[in-house]
Amino acid sequence: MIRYSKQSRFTQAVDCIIFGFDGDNLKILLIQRGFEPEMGKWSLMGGFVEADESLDQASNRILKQLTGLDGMYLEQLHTFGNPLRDPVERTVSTAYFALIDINKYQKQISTDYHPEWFSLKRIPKLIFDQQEMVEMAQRRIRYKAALHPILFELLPNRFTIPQLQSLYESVYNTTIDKRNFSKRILATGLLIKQAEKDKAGSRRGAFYYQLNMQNYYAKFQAFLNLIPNPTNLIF
Amino acid sequence: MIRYSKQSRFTQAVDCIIFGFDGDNLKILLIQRGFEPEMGKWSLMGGFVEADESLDQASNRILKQLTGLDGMYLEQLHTFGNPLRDPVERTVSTAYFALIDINKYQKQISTDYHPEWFSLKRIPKLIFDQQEMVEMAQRRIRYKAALHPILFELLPNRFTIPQLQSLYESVYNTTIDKRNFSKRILATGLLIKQAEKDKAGSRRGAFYYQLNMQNYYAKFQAFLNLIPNPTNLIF
DNA sequence: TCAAAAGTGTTGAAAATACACCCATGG
DNA sequence: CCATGGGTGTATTTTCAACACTTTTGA
Repeated sequence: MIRYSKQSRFTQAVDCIIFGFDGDNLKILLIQRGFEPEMGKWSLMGGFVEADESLDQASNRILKQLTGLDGMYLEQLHTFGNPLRDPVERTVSTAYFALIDINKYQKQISTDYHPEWFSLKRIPKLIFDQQEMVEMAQRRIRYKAALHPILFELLPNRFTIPQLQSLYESVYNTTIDKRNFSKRILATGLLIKQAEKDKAGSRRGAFYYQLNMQNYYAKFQAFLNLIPNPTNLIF
Repeated sequence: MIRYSKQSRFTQAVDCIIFGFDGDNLKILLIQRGFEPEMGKWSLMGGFVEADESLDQASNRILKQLTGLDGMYLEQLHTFGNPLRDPVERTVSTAYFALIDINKYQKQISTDYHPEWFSLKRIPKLIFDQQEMVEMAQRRIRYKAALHPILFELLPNRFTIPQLQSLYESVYNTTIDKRNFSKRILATGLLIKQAEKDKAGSRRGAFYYQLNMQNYYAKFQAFLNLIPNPTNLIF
């Protein structure tokens, strides 16, 4: 036997929702689609899965193409298989979401795609079912970040607690008491205080912290209560 | 434009991990595969996605075929796309997990597949990458059930608190103090006490409960602490 | 009458929340 | 010297965990 007989075959795509944080807003990176259909419209970064690569490999390849970056946080989100989702021909698409340090991203890597960062509050109309993908990704990041320390992936190696708090407040569109936030985050044992301060945000300066990678890996899968009142949150 | 040119096309499958609870053990339903390759080997219930159906529709169709049941809890788990996972030809498979009331399942519906329930402690060798699918499904059910009331899907409409506790103990392979368990579960407001008792398990009998469907839908997505010490669990 | 499972309450510890003042510094 | 953001402590409330005895009833 060489192939399954009489089975339908579909093109297989991956689409990536790339998150970044600019200090004020959680954003995603969109491109202007370079081929028909819907050429010129805003779109997620995506592409077809090739014959010899896995879905994870395909999404990494596509992310490298757009951002020039390797090894970022990347997680499979969901597979979208509505028969009519792509008007050209039936295509199953597996959505991934990625978290990157927005400062590492170099726009010039991929000027041909005309990529732009969009705040999640103002996402333009997207092609196909990509709006649903973005909404699901946003729900997932909020869900996961309440329990696991994934948001550090959006910050540089060294960051300050006020920066981190601003990120959490942005993701959950809320405000958090800074005394309690600081206690909660430090209680995880994930942070190592540095000697230096970031003097950019204030005259006094805020101490830099770095991740304690050992604790990070050890505790990543456990439930950490990283935001206040998680039981009241509806995801 | 009619089709994308030069893109590879793959067969698309779905595989279902069907969970049931027999009062003592969490089990999954396996079949003896009816076609080559690996004919006669134990396998998940799966099949190819047809040209005009979505992935969700395909998994529902396949579950109906095997169990005779409709409308059970069904959730997309993960999509497996290693190029070599199926030796016949490249096939992308989206795994789903389903939770059913094992008593509603009628074996005679599908004698042609020779289905059998296997305790998760003793899963036979499975074809392709299905062992990985089962392990991921088990992690997922443990993860999700710690926060959301999904395990009720494994019980009949009316159930007793000792039955429910036994289910949680089985899923987490642990023992729970019955006073604390009872308090915790009743505090969710999800249960309505019935007048009748189940006399099967003891002379005294245990009161039946039913789900309060309004609270169930309202609170399903919130974080409920359904098991003790969730912060210590590693998923 | 007794074995076997059901059912229930309290107490101490730990965690979470609410809340306000001092510090450091560049301009 | 003062405006701005950084940093910290305590009291209260709530939640969680540990723990043991009584009830029911069929055999």
